[in-house]
Amino acid sequence: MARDSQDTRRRILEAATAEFAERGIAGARVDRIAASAGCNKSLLYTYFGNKDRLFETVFDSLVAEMVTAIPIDTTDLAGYAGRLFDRYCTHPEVVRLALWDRLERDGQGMRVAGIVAAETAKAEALARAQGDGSVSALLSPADLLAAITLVTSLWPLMQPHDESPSPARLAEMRTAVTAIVSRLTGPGPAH
Amino acid sequence: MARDSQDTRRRILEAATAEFAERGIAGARVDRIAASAGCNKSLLYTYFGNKDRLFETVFDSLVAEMVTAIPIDTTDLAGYAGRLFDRYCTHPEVVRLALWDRLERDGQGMRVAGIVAAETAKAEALARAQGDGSVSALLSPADLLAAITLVTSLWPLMQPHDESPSPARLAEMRTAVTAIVSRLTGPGPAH
DNA sequence: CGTAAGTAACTAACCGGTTAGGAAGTATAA
DNA sequence: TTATACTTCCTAACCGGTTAGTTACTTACG
Repeated sequence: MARDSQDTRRRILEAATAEFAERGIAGARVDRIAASAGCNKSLLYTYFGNKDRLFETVFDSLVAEMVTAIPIDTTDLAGYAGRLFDRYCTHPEVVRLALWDRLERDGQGMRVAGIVAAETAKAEALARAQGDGSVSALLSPADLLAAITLVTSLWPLMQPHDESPSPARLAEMRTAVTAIVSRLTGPGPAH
Repeated sequence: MARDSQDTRRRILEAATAEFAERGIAGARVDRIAASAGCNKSLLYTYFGNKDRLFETVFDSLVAEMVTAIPIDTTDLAGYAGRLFDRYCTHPEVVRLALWDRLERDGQGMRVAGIVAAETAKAEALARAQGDGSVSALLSPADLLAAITLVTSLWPLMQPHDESPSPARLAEMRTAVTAIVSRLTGPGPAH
């Protein structure tokens, strides 16, 4: 077996991501992560300090990437929502990690400077779009962003059977999500 | 100390609710529940079997009550959403328990017959309201119900600082939630 | 007394974290 | 080239505290 500390770190992070996403911090087992990464448990401590710091590392790298992966498009927010939904569907670990973070660490992970800055920038873009009238001002920019995030990331959570929906069902869900965002951002009702 | 097994059961359930809501199943400590209930740990086993069955009992009684507490009013869905929001705000343990259930038990607790039946009934009421045109058919009945539940229960989760929002902030959030539901259920955009 | 309610003490397994040291590679110097 | 010293990467074994669950026993009440 080749000795490569960088690769070992990567394997540990990969194993930790899966374990934490499935079981959370309290439910995760350090021995299981080490076994799954194919290395000794103590390496996990030399490289990442302890269980909590390992979770932090996993969380920061994954969620930071997610939050910047898809640029906001204020000229087509329904399309933006659809792309967000797609990404959350193909990366369900990220959603689960964010939920664990909220429940077990009071959302500490979401209060990192990078994430806050990215969200602020998106809210400002929404504010500009509302200013020129291309997006409904029904909600404040922050609330509209919250609504889009809520619906796109947690919609699958509301469905009765969570596990591996069929492509057809997935398309249905996507349609519902984009319809919701379209209605929230489009012009108001006729009267 | 008076000997009252019914009251002891109640105290255990109360303590278990708080402990499970805060820490989840894996994070909850049986000793802490017993101490908080002011009784011996073994009583918890004689009355409820084991840790998991205790969670089930807590979950079933709490969520079943929540799901039937507020009758749906298809003539004023925004008002209905507001009342749901109020109740979720005054009973945050229920929301947290439902999230723990989703993450740690794959949503097993939500698949109880009573809950499923109540949700089906609500969806049917929505279908009727859509049939007579009083509610927008933008979303399917099930999706509309999911959207209302999602927004009313998890909206506070999307806010930056979770802990004890001021009454003013709470009112703002309530306004946003009812505005969303109103827009989703009201007539479509002007053209 | 007899039974239901309650307790203290215990156990076996688990789990996060540590430690002492070994194996493999690299630089140095004779 | 080769012996030596040193560094990096890694491991097996261990440790102390914790935790779910049990058991033998005591207490209060009808």
